[in-house]
Amino acid sequence: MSITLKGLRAFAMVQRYGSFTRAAALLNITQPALTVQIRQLEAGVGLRLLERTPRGAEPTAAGRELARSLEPLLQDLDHAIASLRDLAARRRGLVRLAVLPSVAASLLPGAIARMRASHPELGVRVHEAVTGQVYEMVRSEEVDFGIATDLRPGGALSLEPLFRDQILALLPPSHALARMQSIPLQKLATERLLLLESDSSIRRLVDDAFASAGHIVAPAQEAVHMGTLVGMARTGLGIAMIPSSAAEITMAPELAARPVSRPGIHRVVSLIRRSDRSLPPAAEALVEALRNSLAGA
Amino acid sequence: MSITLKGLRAFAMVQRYGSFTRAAALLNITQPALTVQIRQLEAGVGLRLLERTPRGAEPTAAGRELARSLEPLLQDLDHAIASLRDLAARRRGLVRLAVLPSVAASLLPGAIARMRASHPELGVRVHEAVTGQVYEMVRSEEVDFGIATDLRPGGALSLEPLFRDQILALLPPSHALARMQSIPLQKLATERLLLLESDSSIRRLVDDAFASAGHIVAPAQEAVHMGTLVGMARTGLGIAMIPSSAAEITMAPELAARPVSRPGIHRVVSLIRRSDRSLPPAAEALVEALRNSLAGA
DNA sequence: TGATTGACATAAAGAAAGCTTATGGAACAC
DNA sequence: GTGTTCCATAAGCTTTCTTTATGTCAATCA
Repeated sequence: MSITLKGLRAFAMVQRYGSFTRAAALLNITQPALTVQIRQLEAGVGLRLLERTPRGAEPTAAGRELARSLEPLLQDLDHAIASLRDLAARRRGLVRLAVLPSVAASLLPGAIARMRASHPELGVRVHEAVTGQVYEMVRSEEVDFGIATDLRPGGALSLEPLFRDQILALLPPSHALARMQSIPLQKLATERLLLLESDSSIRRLVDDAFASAGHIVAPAQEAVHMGTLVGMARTGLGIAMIPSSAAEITMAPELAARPVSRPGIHRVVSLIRRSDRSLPPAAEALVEALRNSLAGA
Repeated sequence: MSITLKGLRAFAMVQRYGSFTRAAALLNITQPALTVQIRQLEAGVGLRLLERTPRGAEPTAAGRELARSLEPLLQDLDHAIASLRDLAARRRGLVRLAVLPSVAASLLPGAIARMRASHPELGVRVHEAVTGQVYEMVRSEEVDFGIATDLRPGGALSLEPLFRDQILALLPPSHALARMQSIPLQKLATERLLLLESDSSIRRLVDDAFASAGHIVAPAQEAVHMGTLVGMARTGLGIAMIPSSAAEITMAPELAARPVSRPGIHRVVSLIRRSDRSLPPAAEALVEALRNSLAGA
């Protein structure tokens, strides 16, 4: 005879309320069903646990002993289950993700705010990292998912494109090129360029684009932060090239932002996750928020 | 979706061994059955608890969290159940009983020894008491059962006759009456009698027998303990009247023991229990031992 | 005292779950 | 590429559970 959780809960209920009928009502089953449950539990332990009296039931010595150990046990179990359900309902949890600095500064804040609105209890831990690191952190499960450029890498990672980023040239409105709607790559090759340092994926993207067009890039200035580039551009040091997703653009409303053309410089920013892992509910919530942000919903 | 103990145990097993197949084998079910169990558990909490990998399964973050709280919980439960089964198997437990002093000194020791032989772990707590007290202690559940004379009392007590005790006259072999096989009551009325004090049920029994025959008893000596009466008889102070069940008889092999006749003096000694309570297993063991002792088995 | 009430037990039948066998698909190794 | 190892799925059967209907017993009330 097997001991079931249902049987134990039934016993706890009867022992607590001193009545089969009453306990059955509270358990939403009929009294005969409960009688059978208790009988099976008693058969399971090999003992009579409840004495049936003319006006109810009361525990035997063994029943009292069981109740004493059972009650905190059931409580702990219920607590553990409730706690898991909180995770499922996104009332609790932590999203860990690795994103490109540009995304961390632009797309992400809005998405987090959006997630907070519907799931205020969820925590977020953001790691800023360059593309290679993002992949590595996803692979090692240091983060639940990542956002980086599309590298189509080895390993069991799955990619889902989020948006297409294009590189913009940021230059003073007074600059001759500012009159064009978009600036051909070739025109930029001879300008004083303000570029990120070469370990960033954006710099590599720009370098590659120029290289493909037969140019070798010799930046007038390099910097680690895009904000620095914007500052430089504002003081007339040259033309800053930054991705359209970068929030730093808004830091310089007096500068003109023009897409690069012929060829345009693009990168696809994707959501990266291990294909053999499902997303925790909290992460799922943030991904939803990200997608909604991108859809403009 | 309901969460079952079986499902939780199944989860614990898979999480511990990292494999459905292996866990299923250990649980003595087939792998598909286990798959279904886990699926139902996951549906129950609303979360994926195990990631299925090409060569096994490993817990998700939620799964690890559950395992952490679940494992001690299952252990406690198993312990509690094992503990109850110990009670059922009579490997543990305490018998509380109230018995007449004469029974405590004669029948009981053998029965306890007999019980010890088969169930060495059981404890016994014996209360010696006169009949009225025995009934009261059974009624108030101070003891599991009692042994006393049959009073056919009120209340929800059930009686089961154990044996018939007869009153013996203990006298020196040289005494004239010692030549008779049994001694008529009337002959005793004029002898120097050694009787228990008047609050004992045996004394009352003797008094009643004499009274019914039209005699008034004037004992030569009274005593609280039967051993005292035996000692007095041995020194020739008179004829001691004690129940046949009394172990004290064996203390005086040199005295003659003769049943009283015309009429004989009997009492029925019964096992007394609440009819609305079942006996705990330990008590059951002692009752069995008692019955076996009486049956001479 | 006898009817009534309240409480648990039992029985039978229909509903629901659980298990097993058989089969499928994916990843990995050689 | 073939075989192996896992887990998932499907179908059919068995077992268990639950409900409805009824029984029994003891306490209560008239």
